[in-house]
Amino acid sequence: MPVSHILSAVAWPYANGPRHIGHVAGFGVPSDVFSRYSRMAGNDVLMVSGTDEHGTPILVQAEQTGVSPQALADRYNRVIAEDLTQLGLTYDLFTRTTTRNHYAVAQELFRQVHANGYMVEQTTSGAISPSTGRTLPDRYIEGTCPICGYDGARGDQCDNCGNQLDASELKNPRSRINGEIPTFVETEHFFLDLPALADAIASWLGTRTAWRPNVLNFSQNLLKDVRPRAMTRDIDWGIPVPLDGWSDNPSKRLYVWFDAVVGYLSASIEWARRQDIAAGGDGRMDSSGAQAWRAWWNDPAARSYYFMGKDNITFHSQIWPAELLAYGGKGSRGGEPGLFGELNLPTEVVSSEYLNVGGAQFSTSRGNVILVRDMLARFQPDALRYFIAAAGPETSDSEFTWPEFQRRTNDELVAGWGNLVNRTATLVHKNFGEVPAPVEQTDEDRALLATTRAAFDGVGSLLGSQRLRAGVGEAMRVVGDVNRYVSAQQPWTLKGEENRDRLATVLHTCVQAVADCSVLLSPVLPHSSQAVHEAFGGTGRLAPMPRLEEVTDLDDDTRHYPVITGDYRLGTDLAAWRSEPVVPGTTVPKPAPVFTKLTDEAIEAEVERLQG
RNA sequence: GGCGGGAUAGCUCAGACGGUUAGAGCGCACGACUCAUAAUCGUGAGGUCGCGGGUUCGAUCCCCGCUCCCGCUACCA
Repeated sequence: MPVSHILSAVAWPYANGPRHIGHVAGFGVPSDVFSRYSRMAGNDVLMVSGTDEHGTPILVQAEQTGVSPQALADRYNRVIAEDLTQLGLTYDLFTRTTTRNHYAVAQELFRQVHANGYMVEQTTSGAISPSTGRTLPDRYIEGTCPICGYDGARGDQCDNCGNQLDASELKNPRSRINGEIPTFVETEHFFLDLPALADAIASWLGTRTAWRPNVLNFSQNLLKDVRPRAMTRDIDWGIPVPLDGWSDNPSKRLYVWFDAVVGYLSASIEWARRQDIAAGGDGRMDSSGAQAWRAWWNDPAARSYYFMGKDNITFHSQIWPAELLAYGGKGSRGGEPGLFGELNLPTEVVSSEYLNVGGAQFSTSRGNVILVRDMLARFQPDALRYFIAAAGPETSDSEFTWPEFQRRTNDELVAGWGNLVNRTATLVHKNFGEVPAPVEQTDEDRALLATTRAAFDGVGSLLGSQRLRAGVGEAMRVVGDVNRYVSAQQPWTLKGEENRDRLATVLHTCVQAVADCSVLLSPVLPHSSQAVHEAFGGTGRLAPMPRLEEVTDLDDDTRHYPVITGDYRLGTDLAAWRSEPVVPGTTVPKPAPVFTKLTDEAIEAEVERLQG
């Protein structure tokens, strides 16, 4: 199989608090299962992400809690990175938007887009906080609704009558942050000239056929009404605008649309620079040894998959492609690519729907929330991964309930898969103490192994096309086949010397089938697949794990932060996506259960916590 | 308001380019087995595929209308 370069671009969680399981259901688990499978299938995967740390919400929250925005972002960056590491998400690099490297990359993009003529300066009227001079986003303004008279209406919408509002229509407008009356002033900003890029976007979208239909339809619809979009804001917490007269203006910063999404590229570059340093290079952005990222961004044969929740489709199917096209001079105004060359557009935008709980969206403010961190403190990471992969919001919203989580875990993971592992290992341990060599295989034996071998193609093509629910279902069907085989062959009845050969053959077949299932499930269940591998005497890594590493900013040695990274090399740290023959003679010790069964008490406690 | 999605067994969800008896898992009933974390295997019961029209030889799947739920509508997946 030819090696392909696959960029796995994962949405950037906002660092204003710990993340809940809906977040990791949307971008984390799906992207990791896809990336793990793609690596096992022999592709060269680069999986990048990080925390998104600029913008008004963090700034406001920092002021309310009396810390600097950077300190607040530092706190939650670490919390989020720890959670994602513990979940086993195999980022090649999980970084953040406050690195000097990211600033430099975003500014390089901005400069070139501006030079190519796609960044147009316009004067707009916006709400400003008189005391700080910052942009006051509509939803931070409240007042009396001009339609229904409700006094708690927000600047973007009235919660009472549901009508969309314009902040300037509100009567008695006031800031929700400090109560002061906002002023509406004229302010200069740069707008990305989307109309000049619309044709280029449309013809690119026209070549996209494999996307989930709702994502493609939605994206094409967006093109019916394209207007220039603001790419700068009046705020001091963000990336300076890299132009004369702007860069030293402390109140003008790049907007999130030209900040967080650029992270996919800047993280790839940071990864390459760190690779260069590890290999003895100086790690400068322009060093010849730090260009490894280009294999994923400049080579048209490379593929890129962007994972996110549905509210982010616009970002990834329109804005980011528009920026890439503008950077490459591919719009109606022409232009030339900058330092980074011609950059690849997304191959696929993989959008998840929402995971709901209690029939409603997660809501931190209403207490309707289950944090990743709390979940991992009390349950196995693979139990959460399994639930998300098997029952997550892949093509429509789906529901998380504690009883269903208990059932999925106890009936499917513990009773279905875990018990198969345990009964097989026990039979082998008691009867041979090691993996027996087969003697004479029957049609039933061969049929079972043909089934597990065939599953690599079936499950693989599903995981490779991001159809996790179907992929997991297919793998679990194979687990069911193996359980049926064990029940039909009844190895526990094969007693005495005259049945010894048959017993050895049956158990060898079982061990092989279990090993195959373990590999098939390892993208979804990496922690337990590794445990299964070791339970049957396997050595080395079947499924690699990410690690949290403390690093120093590449361009500012006073700054330090944690990143997620790891070694996921096929063959040494990672099993290949195929049936690997088990080795007769390998010692099989007395097994211990791989999965923990969830008690009613534990589940009831969670239900109370959620309601409490 | 605009755009979009959903409504299928008690529960969670598949699915059909329109065509004989609509599927899975769980739950439930009964049976088998006992190696295994009271796990496993088999059999069975259970649905007017949201409501009302239309097109068609034939619709749950297409069209129109309606009801209910949900999302997006320029920055909390």
